[in-house]
Amino acid sequence: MTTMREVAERAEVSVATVSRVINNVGYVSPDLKDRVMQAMRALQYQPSALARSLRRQETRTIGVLIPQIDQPFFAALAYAVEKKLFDNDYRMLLCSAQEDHDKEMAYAEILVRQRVDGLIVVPTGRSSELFDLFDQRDVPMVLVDRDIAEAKASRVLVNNFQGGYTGMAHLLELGHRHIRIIGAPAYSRALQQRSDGAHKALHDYGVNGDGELLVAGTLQPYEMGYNTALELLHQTPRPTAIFALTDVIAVGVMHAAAKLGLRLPHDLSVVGFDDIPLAGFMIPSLTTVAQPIYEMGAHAARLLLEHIAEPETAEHETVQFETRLMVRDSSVRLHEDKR
Amino acid sequence: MTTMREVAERAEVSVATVSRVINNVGYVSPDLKDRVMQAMRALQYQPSALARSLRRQETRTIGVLIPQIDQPFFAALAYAVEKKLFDNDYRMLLCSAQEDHDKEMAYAEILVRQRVDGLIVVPTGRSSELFDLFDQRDVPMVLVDRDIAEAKASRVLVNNFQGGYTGMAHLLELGHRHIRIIGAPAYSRALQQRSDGAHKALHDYGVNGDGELLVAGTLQPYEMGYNTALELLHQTPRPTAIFALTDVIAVGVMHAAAKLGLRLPHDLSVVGFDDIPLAGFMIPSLTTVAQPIYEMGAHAARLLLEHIAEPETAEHETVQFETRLMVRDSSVRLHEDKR
DNA sequence: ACATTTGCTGAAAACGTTTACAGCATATGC
DNA sequence: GCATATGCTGTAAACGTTTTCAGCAAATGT
Repeated sequence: MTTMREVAERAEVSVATVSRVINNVGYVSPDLKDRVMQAMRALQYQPSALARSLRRQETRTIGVLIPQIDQPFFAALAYAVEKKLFDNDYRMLLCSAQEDHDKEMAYAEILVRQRVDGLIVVPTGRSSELFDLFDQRDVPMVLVDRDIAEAKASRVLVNNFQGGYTGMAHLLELGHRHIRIIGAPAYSRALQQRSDGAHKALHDYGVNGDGELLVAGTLQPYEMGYNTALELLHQTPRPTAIFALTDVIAVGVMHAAAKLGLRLPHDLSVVGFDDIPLAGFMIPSLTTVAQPIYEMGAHAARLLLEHIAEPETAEHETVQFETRLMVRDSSVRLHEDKR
Repeated sequence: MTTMREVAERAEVSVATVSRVINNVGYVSPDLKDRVMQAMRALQYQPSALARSLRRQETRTIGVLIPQIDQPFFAALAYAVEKKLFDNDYRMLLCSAQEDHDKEMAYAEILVRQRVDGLIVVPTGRSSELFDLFDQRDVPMVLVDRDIAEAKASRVLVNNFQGGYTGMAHLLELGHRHIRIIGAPAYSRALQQRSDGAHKALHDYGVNGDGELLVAGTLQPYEMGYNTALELLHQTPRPTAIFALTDVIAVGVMHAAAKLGLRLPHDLSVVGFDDIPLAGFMIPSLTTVAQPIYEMGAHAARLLLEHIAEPETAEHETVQFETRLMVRDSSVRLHEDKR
C-alpha cells in the first residue's frame, strides 16, 4: 500500500506538505500543490483512515446496533441512518445482535474498541450495562424505538399509546364492536402501550368487557397471530375484527383466516401495527398503524451528529414521533358489502 | 479514553508486558499477569483497534458492498455474511450503494481507505474500475449473485439457467401449456439466463411459439409485474400460468390478478424466482425457485477468509449453487379443483 | 567452575498520519 | 536600513499499539 512518504518523495516535498494539500489547509504554493497532486495520482495514493483516525482522535464512524438486520423494520432503519451518515461523511458500522443479549454486549465492546464516535442503538436486552460502557467513555448515544429508562442518551421513540388508540378507533368508527386484540404486551413496553391505547379507545366508545387481549407469550409473532386467531375465529359469536399489535402478527391472523376459508375484509377486518413493507403487499393490503421509520432513523442520525458537533452544549433530547393510520383494504365497514 | 501506558503504570510494568498479557503471547510471570489484569479491570481498559490495526497491518474488517440494504434478498445475504464473520472474529463494514454506481464507487474508495482486509460485493454497475481499485492493492474479493467478467475475484453464483428450467418445467408438469414469462432480461444477465432456461423447458416439452416473454424495461419490478399482468390477463385466450422471473414481479402479478377478481391458484398459477421471505407470506403462498441465499452468503465469507488466511496458495474459485423449487400454493394442476 | 539454556522483562522502533513549531525568504512599514 | 509581517516549507513529536532485540537472573549441563 502506498504511503504519504512515497508521495512526498516523488513530489520532492515533505510529508507535511502532502498532508496540507490532502486536507486543503494551510499555505502551499500552486507549484508544489500541483506536483503533489500529480504524484498522488501516479501512485494511486489513498490515505489511511486508520492512521488519520489515530492521530485525530476521531473515526467518523458511527456504531449502529440493531436486533436483527434481516427484518424489514430494522433494515429500513439502517437504510435511513446510513443515508444521513453518508451525506455527512460518516461511516456506519452495522451490528446485528440477532436478539441475543450476549452478542449485543460483544458488539458493544467491539464498537468501543473501534472507537466509534457515536452509537445508535435499538436495545435488545433490558440491562443497562451496555449503556455504561459508552457513557463512561463519553461517546454519545441515541436510542431508537425501544426505551431503556436508565440510559443517559437521546431518544427517538414513537407514540405507541396514541397509535394503539388510533388503530382501535378506526375499527370502532367502522362499526365494529366485537373486536379482539392479539399481542404479548408482557414482553415489551411498546406493545403494552399500544394495548393501553387500544383499551382507552374501547372505553371512550363505550365498548367494554369484550376486548380482553389474548396473550400467547413464548411464541414467535407470526405463530402467535396464526394460532391465536385460529382459536379465536372458532368462538361464537365470531369477532368481526382483530387488532394485531404487530404487522407480523396480523399476517399470521390473515393466514389463519384464509385457512378457515374466511374472506377478508368482508368476513373479518384486520388492522396491524408498524407498516412493514409486507403490509402493502398482502392481499388484501393490510390496514395498519404506521411508524415513520425512515424519519425516525434520519432524525436519530441527525441528533447524534449534532451531539458530536458540540459535545458540551448539547443536552439529551427525547423526541416522540406520531403514528399514522394507513387505511388499506383489510378493514371495512361492518355489514357493508357483505356477499 | 484510557490507554495501555496508564495500565502499565498502574500495574508497574512496561507496556510490552501489558501487550503480552492482552494477546496472551510470549512469557509473562503469573504475578505480573495478575497485576496487569487487575489494572485493566480497574481502569476499564479497552485496547484501541485503530492502533492495533495500524501496527499489525490488518484490520480484521471486511467490506460488504451491496446494492440495497432495505431489500430482503440483500438483507438476508448481509445476515449470513455477518454471522460467519462474527464467528471468525471479523467485523463487517456494510455499505449500501442504493443501486447508484457513483455511490458504489464512493464506498469502494472509502473501503480501501479503511484498509479492509477483503471485500464481498454484489456489484451494481457494469464497470470494472471498482475491481481495479482493490485488485491493485491485493485485497481479495468475492463476487456474489451478479457476475462481472473482468473481475479478478472469486465468485459465488447461482445456476439461473437451471432455475429457469425448473420453474417452467414445474408449470408444464402441472399441465399448463399457455404460459407467459414476465421479466426484463435485457437489463440483467441473470434474468437472461433464467429466461433461457425457461425457454429450454418449453422446447423440451414441445411447447413453442407461445412463450414469448414480455419485457417492460424501464419499470420497477413490482410495477412491471402488475402492469404487464393486467394487460396479459385481458388477452384471449387467457394464459393459465405466469412465470415471473423475480418474486417481486410475481407479487405484482398476484395483485393484478386480485384486481381483476381472479382467484389464485384456480384461475391462474403463478411461479416466482428468489424465495424472498415475502413469498411464503403471500396468500396464497408463492411457489418459487429458491436461491440458497443464506448458504451463498456464508460460503462467500468462508471463501474470502480462506483467501486471507493463505494469500499465496489460494486461487480464485467460482462456485455455482443450484436452485431449489419451493412448491407452495400459488401453482396448481390445470383444470383440477376448478370452482 | 564455567557455558548454555530457560524464563522473564523492558527499551525502543515501527505503523501512517496530523500539527505545533521553527525557520527562511521576500515583501512591507517606518 | 532595520524591524516586522507575510507566505511558504520542513522537522519532529505525537496518536496507541505490537514486536524485535537485548539483557538479566536463575536453572541446568558439563
